[in-house]
Amino acid sequence: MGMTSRQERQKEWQRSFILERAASLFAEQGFNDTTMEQIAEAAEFSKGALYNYFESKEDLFLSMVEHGLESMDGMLEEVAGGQEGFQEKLSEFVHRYLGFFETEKSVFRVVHTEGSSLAFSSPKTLGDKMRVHFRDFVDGVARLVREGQEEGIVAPDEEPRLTAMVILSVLRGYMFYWILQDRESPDPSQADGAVRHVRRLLGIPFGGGSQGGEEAA
Amino acid sequence: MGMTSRQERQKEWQRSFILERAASLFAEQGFNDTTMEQIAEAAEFSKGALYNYFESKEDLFLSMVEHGLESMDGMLEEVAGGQEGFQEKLSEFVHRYLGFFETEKSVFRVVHTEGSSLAFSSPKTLGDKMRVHFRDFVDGVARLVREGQEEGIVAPDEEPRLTAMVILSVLRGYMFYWILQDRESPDPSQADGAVRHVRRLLGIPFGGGSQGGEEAA
Amino acid sequence: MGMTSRQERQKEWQRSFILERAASLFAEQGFNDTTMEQIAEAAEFSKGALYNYFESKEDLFLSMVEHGLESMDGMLEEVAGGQEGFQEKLSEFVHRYLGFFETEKSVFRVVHTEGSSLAFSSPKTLGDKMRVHFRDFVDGVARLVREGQEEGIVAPDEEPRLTAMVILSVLRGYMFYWILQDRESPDPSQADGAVRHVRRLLGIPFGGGSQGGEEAA
Amino acid sequence: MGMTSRQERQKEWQRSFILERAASLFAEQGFNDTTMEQIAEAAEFSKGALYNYFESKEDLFLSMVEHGLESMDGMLEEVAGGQEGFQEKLSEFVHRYLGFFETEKSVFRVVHTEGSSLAFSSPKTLGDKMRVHFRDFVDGVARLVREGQEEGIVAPDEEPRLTAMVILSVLRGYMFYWILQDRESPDPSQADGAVRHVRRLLGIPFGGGSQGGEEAA
DNA sequence: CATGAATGAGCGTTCATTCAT
DNA sequence: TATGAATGAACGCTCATTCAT
Repeated sequence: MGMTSRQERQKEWQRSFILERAASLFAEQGFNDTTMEQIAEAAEFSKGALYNYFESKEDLFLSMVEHGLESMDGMLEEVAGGQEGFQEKLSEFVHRYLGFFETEKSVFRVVHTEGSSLAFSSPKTLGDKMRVHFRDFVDGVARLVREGQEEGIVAPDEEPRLTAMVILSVLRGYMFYWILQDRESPDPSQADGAVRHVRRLLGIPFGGGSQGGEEAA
Repeated sequence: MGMTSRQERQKEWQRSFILERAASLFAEQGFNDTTMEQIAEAAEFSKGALYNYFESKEDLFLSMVEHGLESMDGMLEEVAGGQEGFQEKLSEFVHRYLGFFETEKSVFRVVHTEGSSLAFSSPKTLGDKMRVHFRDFVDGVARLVREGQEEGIVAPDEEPRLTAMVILSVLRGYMFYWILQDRESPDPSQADGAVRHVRRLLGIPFGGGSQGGEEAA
Repeated sequence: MGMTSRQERQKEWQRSFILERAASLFAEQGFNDTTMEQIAEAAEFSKGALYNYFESKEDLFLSMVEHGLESMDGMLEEVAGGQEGFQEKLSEFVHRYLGFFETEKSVFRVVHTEGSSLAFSSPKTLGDKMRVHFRDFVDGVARLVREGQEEGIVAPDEEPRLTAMVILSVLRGYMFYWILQDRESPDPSQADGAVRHVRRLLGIPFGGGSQGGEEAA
Repeated sequence: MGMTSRQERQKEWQRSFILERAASLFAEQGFNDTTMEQIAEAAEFSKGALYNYFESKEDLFLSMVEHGLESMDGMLEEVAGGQEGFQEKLSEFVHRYLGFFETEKSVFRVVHTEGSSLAFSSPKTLGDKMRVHFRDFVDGVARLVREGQEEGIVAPDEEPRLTAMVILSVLRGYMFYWILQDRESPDPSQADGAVRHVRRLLGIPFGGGSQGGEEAA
C-alpha cells in the first residue's frame, strides 16, 4: 500500500530535479512568462507528469522559493546561534548570503526579482505567501541587529527592522551589480567589500573581519 | 495632417491621465495581472481607445515607467548640475529620491518591484528597455559618486557603479520598509536617517548636511 | 457610454441564437460531451466570443435551461391563474406542456435528460441550481393539484407534491416514448391520451374536457 | 492458461465489490464527475488495477448498470412468468421495482439519472448500449401490459409500449419524490400508493392489491 | 496481479489586439 | 476618435489509459 523507501527517495529526487530546472526558467523569464510546458520540457517530463509532483504552477514556484528560503533561514539560524560576537556573525552572514548567489544562483535570482515583485505587487495567494516568507527573513536579520545593539556595537537608535531591511538591500545591490556587470559569477572576494559596506552602514568604526573592530590606534 | 495645438495638448493630457491610473493598477497588481480592460475602466475609456494613445500594453507600461524615470533623471541632472559640494548634492539627492515615493508612489513602486523584476528576468523587449533605463540611472548616480571621489570625500577605491548601485539599494530598503510597515506614507523626516546611512556607507566621517561634524570629534 | 438600443437588441438576439444552437448540441450530446468549441462553431462565433455573452460554460447551459423553464413557469402561472375549473386547467396544462416538446424540443430534451441527471447527481453549483428550478416547478404543479382538492375533484388524501411529481412523470413518459419511437415530432393528438392518463391517475371519473362523461354512466 | 475455480470466484467477487463502490460514486456525482482515481480509492485498489477487471471506465459503468438491469430483468421475468392474474403481477412488479430502490439504491439512482441522460443524449457507444438496455426493459413491461389487455383488464386501445413507458415513469416519479423529500429511505408502505396510482392510470376500477379488481358492488 | 508514475490529447478560460460601426 | 464585439493563440490543468517495475 505504501511506497518503498527507494521509490520515495526517487520521487523526492525527481521533485528536486524539476525544481532545479524550473528555477532556471523562472530566473530567466519570470513567473508569468514561464509555462508549465517549458518546465516539463526542461525537466524531461510530460506536462501532466508535473502534476504528480506539484499541485499547481504556483505550488511549484512556491516550493522552489521555499526551498531556497529554507536554506537561507537555516543559514541565518546557524549564524545567529553561533558563539562569536556580533561582528563575526555579521561578516559570516554576509559571506554566506552572497555565497548563495553562487551556489544557487537561479533560486536566488528568483527570490530577489520575481519574489519581491510578487510579494509587493500581487494581491493573490502567491503574493501573500511571499510576503510572509519575506517578513520572516527580515525579522531574523532584525534579531541579529538587535544583538549588535546589545553588544553596544550598533547604535541603540537604529530601528532593527529598518536596518535589517537596509542591510539586505545592500546585499541585493551587490548581486544586481554582478548580474548587470557580467551576468557571470562574481569574484567572491568582493564579498569582503560588501562586509565593509555593511559595517560602515552600521557605523562600526574600523575594519577587521574576524578580529572585530578595535578602535585602533 | 497636423493637429491643432489644442488637440495635441488635449491628447497629451489624456495620455498622462491614463498613465496615472494605470500606474496604480500596475503597482497593486503587477504587470501581468493588470489587464487592458482594467486600465480602460480606471481611465474611463474603452479598451480599444487605449490603442489610440499607446501601441500596446508594453508600450503603455514602458511609457509610464519612462515618465517616472524622466522625472528622476531630470532630478538627478538638476542635483548633479548644482554648485554645491558633493555632500550637499548627496543629501539633496536622497531627499528628493525618497520624496518621489510620496508624490508618485505608484510609479515608484512599479519601478522598484515590477521594474526590476522585468529588467532582470524578462528576455523580451520589455525587459531590454527596462535594463537600459535602469543602467542609465545607475550611471547617473555613479557620476555623482565619482564627483565625491574627485572632491576627496569618497575613497578612490570605491567602484563608482557598484557604489551607486548600493546607494540606490539602501534607498530601496527604506521604501520597502515603509511599504512593509504601514502601507501608508512615511514620515518624511526619516529621509534624514537615510542620508545618514548613505553617508556612513560611503565612509564620510561626520554627520549633517554641508556643515558636517554634528557627531563631532 | 451606454449602448444604443439597437446594439442592445442585437446582443440579446445573438445570445438567444447561441442558446438555440447550444441547446441542440446539449440535447444530442449532453453537457459534458459538448465543448465550447462546438458551440462556437455551431453559432458561427469564435470560442472566445462566447465569453462576451456568457460567463462560463455552466452559465451558458443554465441560461438555456432557465430560459426554457421560464417559459414553462410562465405557462404554468397562466394556466393556474385562469378562471376555468381544475379539470380545464389540468387539460390545458398537459397540452401546453407537451406542446413545448414540439416547439422547443432541444431545450426540453435537455431539461428532462441532462437536467434531471445534473439535478440529482451533481454535487456542484450547477446541480444546486437545477435542483432549485426543479423543485419550484414541481411546487407550482402541486399548487394546481391542491386546487383540484379544494374543488373536490382530487381526493384529499393525495399528497400534492407527490402527485405533482407523478403527473410530470407521466408526461415525461410520453415524451421519452416519442423520443424512443420515432425521434421525430409526435402526433399532437396523442396529447389527448396523456390528458386521459393523467385524469385517470387522479381518479377523475369520466373522460373529456369540462363537460366530462364521454365514457358515460 | 485457465484459472482455478477459486481464483475465478475471487476475481468475480472483486469485480462485484468494485462495482458496488463505484455505484455510490456514480450515483452521487454522475458519470463524468467520477474519476477512475476516486473509484480506485473507494474500492481500495490502485488506479491501474481497475483495468485488470474492466476494460475501460465505460465498461465499468456499463457493467454496473447491466448488473442492476439484470436483477430487474430477472425480476420482471419472474413476475411475468408467474401463475397469478395480471393485477397480482402488476402489484408484485411495482413493489419489487420500488424495492430495488431500497436494496440497491445507488445502482438504481444511476440507472434513472445518468442512465437515462446517457441513453437519450449520448451519441456514443455508451449511449447506444444504454438505449438497448432501456428498450429491452420497456419491452418486458409492455409484454406485461399486453397480458393485461388479453385478460380484458387493460383497455385494448392502450399502446403497450407507451403504457409501459408511462408506468415506469410514474415509478420513477415516486423515487425522485423520495430523493427530493428526505434523501433517505422511503416508507415502503408508500409502494401501495404507487400501485394504486398505476392501477388507476390503467383504468382498473377498484382497489384491492392481490384480490384483484372485481367491478364490485 | 498490483502499483502509481507517465503520457498526451483535450478542455475551459483569458486577454492583448483588431476592426466594423 | 470612441466603442466593444470578435478573434485566436496560448495557458493551466484534468484524467482515462498505459506500462515499467
